[in-house]
Amino acid sequence: MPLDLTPSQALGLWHAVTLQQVHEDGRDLTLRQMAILLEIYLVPPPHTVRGLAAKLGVTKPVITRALDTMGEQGLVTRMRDDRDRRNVIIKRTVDGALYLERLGDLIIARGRAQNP
Amino acid sequence: MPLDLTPSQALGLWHAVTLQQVHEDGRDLTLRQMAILLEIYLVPPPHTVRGLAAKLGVTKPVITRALDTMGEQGLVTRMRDDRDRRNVIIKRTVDGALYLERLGDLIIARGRAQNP
DNA sequence: CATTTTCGTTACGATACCGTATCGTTTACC
DNA sequence: GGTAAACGATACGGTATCGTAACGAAAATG
Repeated sequence: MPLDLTPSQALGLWHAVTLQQVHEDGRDLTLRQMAILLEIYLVPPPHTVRGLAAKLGVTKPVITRALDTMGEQGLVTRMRDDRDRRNVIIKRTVDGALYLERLGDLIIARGRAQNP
Repeated sequence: MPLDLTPSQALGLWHAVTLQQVHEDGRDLTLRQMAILLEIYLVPPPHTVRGLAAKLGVTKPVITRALDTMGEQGLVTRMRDDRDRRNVIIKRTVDGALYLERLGDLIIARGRAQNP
C-alpha cells in the first residue's frame, strides 16, 4: 500500500516533527548523522565506513567523525572485522534502537495529529 | 483524514528523504534552520525574531544567526516594522517558497515509493 | 618478498554554530 | 523629560563540522 500524501500533509508533517525534534533536542544530530544512523538501522548489515560514505555520497572522514560523535552518545559501536582487519564493522546498540524507535513514534503521532 | 503510518513506513520515509537531502545538499540546513524555515512558510505571518525564538524554544541569537545564513541563501528576508521600529518582520521569498515546494514534492515522491 | 592497493583514521586550517553577556535603538512608563 | 523595558544584533570564547591531504596498518598483486 503506497503512502499517499498531499503537499500540505507532507510539509506539515515535516514541520511538526522537526519542531518537536528541536524542542527536545538533547542529541542535536546533523542531517548527515541522522542519515547515517537511519542507514545503519534500516539497512541489513554489514556496514562499513567506505560503504556508508559511498551510499551517502560523502567522504570517509565525514563518516569517521559522525561515528565518533554518535559513538560517544552510545548510538552506534565499531568493531574491527576479524576476517579482513582493514575493515571496521559498524554495529547497532540498544540506545540507538531506542532512539530511532522514539523517532518513529514521534512521526506517527505527528502524522496522526496532522489532519485531525 | 488522519495520516496513519506504520513504524516501518514512518522511519522508512524519514530515511529516504534524509538520504536524498544529504545527496543533493547544496543548502545543508541545520535542524533548527529547517524548523525556522518551515515555521515561516507554514504559519501565518507576521514572524518576528522573538516570536520564532519562543516558538522553537531557543535564544534570540540562534534566530538571528539562522536568518543571517538563510538570508544570504535567499530563503528569507528581513524588514524593519514601521509601526514599531524595534521589531523586525521576517518575510518569505520566491526562492524559499520554491525550496520548500521541492521538499514537499520529495517527501511525496518518497512516500509513494515507500511501499510500492 | 617487494610493491601497490585498500581501508579507516588523523592532521590541518577554515568555517559555522553554540550559549552567555552586552550593546544600540526604540518604545513604554511615570 | 528621564528612566525602565523590549527588541534585535553583536562580541566573545568554545566546540564541532567541513574538505583536502597525508598517514599507518593490512591485504592483494606480481
